[in-house]
Amino acid sequence: MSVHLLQTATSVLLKDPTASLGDVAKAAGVGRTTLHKRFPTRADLIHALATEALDLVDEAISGVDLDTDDAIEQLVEKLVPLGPRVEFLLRFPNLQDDERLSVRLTTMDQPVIDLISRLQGTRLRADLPAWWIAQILYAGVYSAWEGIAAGRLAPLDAPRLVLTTFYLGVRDAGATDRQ
Amino acid sequence: MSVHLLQTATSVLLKDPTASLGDVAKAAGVGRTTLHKRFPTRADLIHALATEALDLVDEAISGVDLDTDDAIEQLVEKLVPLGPRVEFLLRFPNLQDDERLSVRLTTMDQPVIDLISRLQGTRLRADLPAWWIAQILYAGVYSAWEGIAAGRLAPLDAPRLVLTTFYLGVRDAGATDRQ
DNA sequence: CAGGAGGTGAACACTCATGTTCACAACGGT
DNA sequence: ACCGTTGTGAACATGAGTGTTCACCTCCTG
Repeated sequence: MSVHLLQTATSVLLKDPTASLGDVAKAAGVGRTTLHKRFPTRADLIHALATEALDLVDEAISGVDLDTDDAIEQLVEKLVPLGPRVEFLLRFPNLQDDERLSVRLTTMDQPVIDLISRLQGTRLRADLPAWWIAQILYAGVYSAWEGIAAGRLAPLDAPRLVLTTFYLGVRDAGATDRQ
Repeated sequence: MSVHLLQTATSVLLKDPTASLGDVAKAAGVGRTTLHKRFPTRADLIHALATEALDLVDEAISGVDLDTDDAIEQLVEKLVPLGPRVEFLLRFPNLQDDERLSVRLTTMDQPVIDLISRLQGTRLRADLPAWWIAQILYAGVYSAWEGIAAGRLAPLDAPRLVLTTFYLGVRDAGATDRQ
């Protein structure tokens, strides 16, 4: 139930960062007093949401063997379902105000950057900055989650769509005109 | 100066959607009274920001000849500099509460979707949904703007980076292992 | 110089989210 | 049956953002 509370709070605050704690409590089907008992202040709640999201993403990344051939494939599989949590970390304002959160945020994707750097020259283009490739990867994952949330994309189709776009782009390889 | 006010307000409210009108006024180097005189309520200000952003994006899209070969290239060139305004439209919550804004938001990128649909089968892969290709395009533009804002990407490099990733993906075409 | 337009800070009343306390109900274990 | 735990609504004080008014200033124009 506590998990469900954090999940609901994440969704509510993402949809409207100015939502009152009363709104959050109501959405979670819980009394405002109870919410205050578990998270004394609004900052505490947001900190808890960020920490939980960081834990989940860390867990997803560390659950992937970064030395196998399909590391990126595994990563995408694991990240897509985290949808709102990733969104919270990427979009919620002023998360970097907290020292410890800031550190975790900046170091979180270092393993991913390293992985990409390692793959550049073999499976990945070496003429692009590693951080850019990581950004594009995250953007794809996030876009896929948006599509799922909007009902336009089947969850099981998401990883394939993200990966094929990520690796091959959108150009028709059989097209006669090249540029 | 009015333009600068709207631009500053956009940046401030994006960085912190809960920022007070006093903060906005101070950031814009203007008195809070003046701000209230021009935009009687907070909702009026946000509505004005959204409308201006919509105008700019509309202008960018309609300024591109969608029948030429390099329509997408032109589009990217024009959209990247709009950075924060696009971000505002994509990320600011509850914009769809306003009827007229909502309509403009949903119909804004229809020409782009149509363009993509037209190009599918010739220059663009036909095995991907048009809306997905549009999302990936926007994500690339937005990522580029983030890179520029973070100082990691030179503005003049942005369009090339977006387009090559968009069309070709990130796979090393010369790699020996295929999948 | 006179007067209007636009901008400003100060002050005010008002609303609302917030944080706190308290009394009460439901529940499980002893 | 007793008691600690957990959750709840009600009520309250507080603080901050908001919207408004007003007197004052500067600048530009007739």
